[in-house]
Amino acid sequence: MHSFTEENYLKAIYHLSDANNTVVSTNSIAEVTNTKAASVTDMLKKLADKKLINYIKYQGVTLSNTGIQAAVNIVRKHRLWEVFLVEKLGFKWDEVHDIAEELEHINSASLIDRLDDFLGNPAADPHGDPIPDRTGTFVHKKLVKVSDLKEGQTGTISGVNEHSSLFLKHLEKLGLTLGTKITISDIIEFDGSIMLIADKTKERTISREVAKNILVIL
Amino acid sequence: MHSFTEENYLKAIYHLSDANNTVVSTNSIAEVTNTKAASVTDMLKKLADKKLINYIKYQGVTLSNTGIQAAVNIVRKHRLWEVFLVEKLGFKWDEVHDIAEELEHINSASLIDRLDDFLGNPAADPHGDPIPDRTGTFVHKKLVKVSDLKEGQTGTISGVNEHSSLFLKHLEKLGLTLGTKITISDIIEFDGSIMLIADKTKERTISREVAKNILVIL
DNA sequence: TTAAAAATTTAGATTAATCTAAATTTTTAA
DNA sequence: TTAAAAATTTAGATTAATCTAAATTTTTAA
Repeated sequence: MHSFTEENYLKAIYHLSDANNTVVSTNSIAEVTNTKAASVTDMLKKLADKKLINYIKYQGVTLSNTGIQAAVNIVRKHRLWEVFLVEKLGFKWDEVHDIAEELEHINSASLIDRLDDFLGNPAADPHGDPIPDRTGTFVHKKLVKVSDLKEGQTGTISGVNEHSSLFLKHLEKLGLTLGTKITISDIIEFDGSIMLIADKTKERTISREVAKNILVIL
Repeated sequence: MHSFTEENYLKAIYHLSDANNTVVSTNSIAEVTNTKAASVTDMLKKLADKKLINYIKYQGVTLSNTGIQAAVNIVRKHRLWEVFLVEKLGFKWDEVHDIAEELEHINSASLIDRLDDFLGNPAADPHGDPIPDRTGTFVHKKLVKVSDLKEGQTGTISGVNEHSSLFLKHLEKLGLTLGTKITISDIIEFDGSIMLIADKTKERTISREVAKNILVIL
């Protein structure tokens, strides 16, 4: 098995490559792992030796097939634990990230498979992010940013692009949580703010910045 | 917070001192932590600096009040997770130790308090060991070894002194699980083996060694 | 096309946890 | 009471992960 630290690097590379396995830079990894570039270089050598990444000096890094597998498994664990925390223990969707960050490193395949069943094999975590199954297969729903909708268009909130507690609490306050049906009533020309009707009754105005981070299914 | 390693030493010292805070030797700690005595000495110095233990060179070690608190909290977490694994995820009582060994280091007070409530504030783990409440208070039931019972005496199995999978599976096979009511029908003079009736109907014979590790409430 | 800036790597150190072998202290048993 | 055995500690090394400062490579922008 891999160390906690190795797992965190794999996860960082996975997320930075945007699930597309695009090339990731040393500096970007340093930023999300809260380390310095020099430390990242050391670790990249180690991960390359273990064949978890494809690494060419000065040219950035991609995950190998084994690396992707490992990363997806960590993501699976993280998201299942988030579902557990919200559905079973009653945490709010903005409170679970840090705890799941620890739980995702617990090492037991049977634990995770049983947890998956216990939770009813959920398709998505509390933020709408898809949960891969035990083989690592994702079902990606086609999601659109609210900022890309036109006046009159309708959608159901199904995900977010920003996971900070601050942002999630804001959405909560506005009643714009997962499953909410919205219709765009107006797009303000001045600054791109968007007026919408949530659940057919609630009028809300959100900034373009907020709109960019809310995802709907059409 | 303390590192995983520090937590494991505190837990080891706690268990070795038999919950009585008796003096614990360097070698005994080395044995249960799978390290060498020299490594233990190094760590003891560190824990003493942090005021988690009372340590006199060559004289062994006891936990300080802070150390006891920390150790009891780890025990609480371990046992609550074991209940979760058995009650909610359907693991057998002999399968949960290693996973709980990892989960006990997850660091979130609100997680554990919520888990406690979710599980219905259980008084004991799947092996009958008492679970301290959030203040660290234990309710110790008065338990007696089956090997200390006399012919004709009756009791309810409420704990075990041995947690190995091998032993627990053996008890399972014999039907001698927690909650089973037993009556001693005969004590064999030759080797101290004990014959008993479980749940009023099942005749069983167990070795003295097995009997020593089964605990009953009278 | 090339000099300056930015990104990355290397060199050499540090910290936590561990080890072996040698030294020291305590315990045991004659 | 004391020599041998057992337990413990010290000294000096090692591994994983990190760091700063210097060196190298790549990218950018005139």
